[in-house]
Parts: sequence; structure tokens; C-alpha cells
Amino acid sequence: MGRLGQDFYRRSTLTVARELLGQRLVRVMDGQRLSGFIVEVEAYIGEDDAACHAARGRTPRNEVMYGPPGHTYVYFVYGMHHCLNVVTEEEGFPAAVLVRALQPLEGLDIMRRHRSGKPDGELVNGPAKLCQALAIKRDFNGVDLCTSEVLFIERGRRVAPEEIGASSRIGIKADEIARSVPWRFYFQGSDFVSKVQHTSKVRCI
DNA sequence: TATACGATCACCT
DNA sequence: GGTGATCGTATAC
Repeated sequence: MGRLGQDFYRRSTLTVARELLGQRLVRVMDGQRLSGFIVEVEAYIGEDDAACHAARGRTPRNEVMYGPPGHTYVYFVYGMHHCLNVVTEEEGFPAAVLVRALQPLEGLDIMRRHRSGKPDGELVNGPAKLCQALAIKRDFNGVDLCTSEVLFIERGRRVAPEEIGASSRIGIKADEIARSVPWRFYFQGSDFVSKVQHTSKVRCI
């Protein structure tokens, strides 16, 4: 039942991304736990990554990416959606892991309410969907996952390397390199990963 | 001040 | 397969 500590996050972003698979994201609301295993993530690494929000340097929006590891970076996109990231690496280096999908475990009834009756398979199978299901909005930007009472990540289940697939990242509109690097990680064959289609090559790691 | 656009989703054909 | 919703940000004027 241990919670992941700051040392977990203060490592290479690709390592943290892969190792976040199978960990348990927990949101506590009104004393109730909403949780799920993380089944899909993407890494965004530094100012040289054209798809990273820090690609054009420090701004008020991406400030927390430059801060200490283990804090959240929550941003608002498309005028209506929120996405949840976990800040990684040493303080000063801007990088984070986007949490893209969960396998729901606890608090399904509340998630269904937040997702207005969507089928269980579509409660948390996308980065904005899971924020809606867990009621994570901009006021959750900068939360310390290592100390917060309302949002944190617990050690989940053991994961074998063969279970993990990798692909290019979804939905980004940056340059060819950024669009092709295999920095999306997910459980192969899981019914809970996001459904966004893309045709890029998929490989095992 | 003005404008273009996005790490998405839902709904359409 | 395609597209509209909707608004905070970054950047240009």
C-alpha cells in the first residue's frame, strides 16, 4: 500500500513512464477513494522535445514542469479538457509523464456520475476522460503527489517487460522527430487503453 | 488588443 | 472516414 516517493519520480522520464504502468492512481473525494491502475502513459522530455510544453522555454503555464519531481502538471486544452501529468527528473529540467488511461478499480459509481452515464469501458480510457472521471481540474496543477491527501500514486501490481508495448505519441502536431519517437507506453492487449487510432509502428520493448 | 491553435472527445456519415 | 465544440495561452501586431 506504499505511496511512491520523490525518488521514484526523480529519474529518467522514460524509466518513470514505463514504471508508472501498473501503479495505482488514487483520488480521494469526500472521503471516498476513486482509483485505477495506470495502463497508458506518454513521456515529454525537455526543451529539445518539440512536442513538450516546455519546447519554447519557461512560461507561467509550464512552470511546474521545471519544479521538483513528483508534482502534478495539469493543463487545460481545446477549451474544455484537462490532462494530468507527473513531473519527473531533477528540479530545473522540464519533463513530465502524461497519464493517458486507467483500469478502473475503486469508486466506479462516482466515476460514472462524473462521466454522465458513459459505459464502464469509456470512463477513464483517455487523458481528458480520466480527469473528468476523477474531477481533476486546473486547481490540481502543482499538487505534490508525495504528500497530498487528495491525489497520489500507490504501488500497484508487478509488471513483466513483455506486457509493455511502445509506440509514437498520440495527437501531437510537432515536427517529424517528435511525432515518431516511441515515447508512448501501454499494456499490450489491455481493454483499457485509449482508442485513438494511429498508424505508426508499434514495437515491444 | 487581436488572433491562431491545441498532449481531446463525442457525434456525425 | 470527418468535424464542431470552446477558451486559455502564446505570440504577433
